Amino acid sequence: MTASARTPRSQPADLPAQYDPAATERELYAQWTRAGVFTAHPERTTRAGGDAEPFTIVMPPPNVTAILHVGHGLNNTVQDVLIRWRRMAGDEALWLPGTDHAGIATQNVIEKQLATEGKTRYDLGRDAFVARTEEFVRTTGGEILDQLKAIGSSCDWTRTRYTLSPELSVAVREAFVRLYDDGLIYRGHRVIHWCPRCLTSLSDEEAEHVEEEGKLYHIMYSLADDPSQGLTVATTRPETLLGDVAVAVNPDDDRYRALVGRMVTLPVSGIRIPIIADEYADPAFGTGVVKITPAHDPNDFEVGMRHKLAMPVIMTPEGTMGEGADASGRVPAKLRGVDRFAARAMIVDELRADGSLIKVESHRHSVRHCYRCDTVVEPRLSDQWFVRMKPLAEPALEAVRSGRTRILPERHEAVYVNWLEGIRDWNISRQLWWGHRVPVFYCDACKWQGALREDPLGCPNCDGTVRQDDDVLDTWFSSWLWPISTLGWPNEAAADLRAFYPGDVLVTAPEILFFWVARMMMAGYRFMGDAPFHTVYLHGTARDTQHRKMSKSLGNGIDPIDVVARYGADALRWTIVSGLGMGADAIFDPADLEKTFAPGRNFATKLWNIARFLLTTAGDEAVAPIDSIDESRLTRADRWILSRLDIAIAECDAALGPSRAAGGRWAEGDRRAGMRLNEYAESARRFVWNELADWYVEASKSRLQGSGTDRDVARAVLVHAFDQALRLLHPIVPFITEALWQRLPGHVNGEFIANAAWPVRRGIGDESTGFDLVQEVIVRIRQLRSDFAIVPGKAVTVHVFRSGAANPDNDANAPIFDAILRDEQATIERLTRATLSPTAAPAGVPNAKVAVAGGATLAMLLDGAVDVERERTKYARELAELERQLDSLEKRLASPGFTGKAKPEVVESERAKLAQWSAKREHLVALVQSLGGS
RNA sequence: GGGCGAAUAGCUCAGCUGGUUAGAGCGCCUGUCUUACACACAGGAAGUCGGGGGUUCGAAUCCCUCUUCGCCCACCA
Repeated sequence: MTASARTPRSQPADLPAQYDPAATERELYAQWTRAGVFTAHPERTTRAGGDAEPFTIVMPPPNVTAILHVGHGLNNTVQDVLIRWRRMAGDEALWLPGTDHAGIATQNVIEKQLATEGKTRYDLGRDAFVARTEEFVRTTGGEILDQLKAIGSSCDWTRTRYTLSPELSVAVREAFVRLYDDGLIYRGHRVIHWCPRCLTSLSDEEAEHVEEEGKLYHIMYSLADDPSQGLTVATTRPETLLGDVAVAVNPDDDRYRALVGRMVTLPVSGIRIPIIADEYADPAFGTGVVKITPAHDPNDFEVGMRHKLAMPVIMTPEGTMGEGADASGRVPAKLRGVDRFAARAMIVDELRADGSLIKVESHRHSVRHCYRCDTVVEPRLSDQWFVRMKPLAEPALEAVRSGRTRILPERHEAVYVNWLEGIRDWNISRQLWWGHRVPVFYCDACKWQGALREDPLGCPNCDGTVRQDDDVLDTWFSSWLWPISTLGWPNEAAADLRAFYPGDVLVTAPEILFFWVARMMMAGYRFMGDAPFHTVYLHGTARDTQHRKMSKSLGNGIDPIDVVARYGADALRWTIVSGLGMGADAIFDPADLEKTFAPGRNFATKLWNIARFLLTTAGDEAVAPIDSIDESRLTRADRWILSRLDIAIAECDAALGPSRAAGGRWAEGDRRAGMRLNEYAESARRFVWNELADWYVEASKSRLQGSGTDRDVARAVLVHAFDQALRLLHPIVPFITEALWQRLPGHVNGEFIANAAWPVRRGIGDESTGFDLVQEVIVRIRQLRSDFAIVPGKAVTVHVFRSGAANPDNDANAPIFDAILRDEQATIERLTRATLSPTAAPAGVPNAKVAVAGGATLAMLLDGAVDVERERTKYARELAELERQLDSLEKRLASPGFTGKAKPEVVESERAKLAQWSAKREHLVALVQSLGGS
């Protein structure tokens, strides 16, 4: 970075020419923490007799082993914007942070460590493995929370929680015991998704569909009593034929009716199995004959149940061919211990060799993969713990239907409803070691079994020895309690729970709508009788420019900490927020950080320089409060910028939307209002950059550099407008706004913008001052200069006259235009480096460069001759275009369909436009004529 | 197989219930160190709003259809 070559006339001692985020951010964060700005106080909430509305966001807890990636940055920036906004708006804001023990994910991390040492978890044993994992988590875990501080997250760190902490484990156990006692948790024997690598069962949600090009093998099963005949079955997993206990045909299928009850010989193993009739067989699919493998396919399991068939398991947990006690003799010796996919190849070879393989078709189908390690999941018969979901789903459905809770973007509500309506029971047991152990105890002596809140000393029934269930609970079984457990549940008297539950907004990605959001809704109702939040905001995914999800394996990620180091946290946040359309994915270019994050840095620099101007030119002595200024002393520019400020505030408020539902239910009109962070960012940016900096500062320079009361008024307006702008921007760019706000004239030591009041409209100033005409005149003159390549330093004279052809009745701007020429001449001249010369009538037009502004003609007389021909053509073309547009406007206004149906204000604005355009046409006509045209 | 979303300037995207001459940032072109800011300022070029139909006084916006991407859900072997 190069320092400016120029030296400012004076420079505030502590405001360097360049903003240095690295030197500022850490110290500001420490100040906030020391002052307890982020600490929530339950006693201040209305629910505890205070006068502040509570506003609660619980952070989606990152995995305890995670390191910060852009997805986290996105997710937490959104939450921080919302919580900072509400904190400033006067709510008692709580943003509760924490981490998730992340059962499978964390266990995988430790197992990988062990693998590098040549060990498995079984070498350590359960207790040692858990101890090692705990140690790992204690020493290196939770690092991500410190990284969140670096991006400015204003969490209440005094309330940091962890899903596997003793407190939250109490909640998990309580929830389990209650559901168990209520009969909603049960032991089920059925086919579940099994990951042969993680060696655990998975829930339906954890087994992800992946479309794959597979093969459909058609295999002949010959009749046992007549090997010359047989049935052809089709399967995508030939290795499972070792577990076949029947082949099924549809009872109405005439082709096979006669064969039902006869036996076929299973290839490879030579076992004889029956032909049965079952509705499940679809005559239209394949050959209409389906092999039945009850232990390795959920549908076949159902058939097996109906027909009371044997259910031999023919694979080991590791996914190699092998068998349990119930399957003796099914797996030939040469296949035992062979991996399932190798076994598939061997079996196919054998079938081909003996002629049973009729044909092989390519077949596109989806295969389930483990969501943690991507291994192909094996359906497997086993005993697992399930939660009966139907009764829990009802209130969660009703909450969204009734408007108690809304989901944004709204389209996800249908997805949510659809899933809950068809909800299936939740497999919550995992054959892992890392997690909350299933609190079910068994007495082998008296066969007692029960779920207990405390570990028992002996069997409650016979006092014999009890053993605890070996399984642990699905990670999400602790996550679904997060909004209540973190606040103190099951202690319903806990101050936090009473003050901050129900919470307000949940910010997360759509991927975990089912994993987490829907289940939190269910737990909220089941255990607290109310939804945990009124708004679910689902943001998009962080992707690269090819729209690929950012991921470690693709190497297309962006390290937020790196961005903070290079550009500052504010730049990171600005880029995230300003590009965050409702529900749309966020695209970042990992190959060009400069392009991606420079706009945020540049914006911060702009703010910095406005402050430098303010402090150098306007000084840092105290200013009069804006409310104490006599409105009659406000200039046209003052009133304009104050009205623009009110508009910016209104736009920001509208974009952020209502913070909560009036009356506790989202009305139709509000249901999809707000949460448009990109629009909020744009409104605030436009105000501070395009209005305050580009126009107000420029137009007020001479007043600010002068002296006396006019300077005082200008200072008061500037400081007020900038102060309010900083407040509007603080939730997005917290660091630089805090740094600058604390330097504003009149700042009281110890006060933070982080809990300064959110701006409200004051109604000072007004739009109709004619400042827009001042702007138009300035822009037009600048265009003339640029058009005609007049060197920037050269002074020129601009003659201003009202065209003789103009009809004053049409020209609504006429009086105000005369006034601004009188009042704003100095400003216009300074910003255009031109001298204005009001003229009564057209003069010397052929030798001038001309423009039309606000119903008058501006003519820049020039020393050299103007290319009249070119000028005339140009304005004639402009006139023709205007005529065309006027024509269609007139037609529209004449149409009864328009005047009858359109809203009155629309008709009114179109009429005003017509008047304006007509006036402009008059001027253009006169202009073209004076240039010698017709 | 079912459902949903997207397609607007070279790039990333706004444009919310149909109603200014379709906008922003970046990039591009021209000029400028104009005493807050070259991470800036001034001016400019650039879009048949994916294609085709339709509804309407009026369509980027609503309807139908096609194309191309993407996402979610699903027990058809």
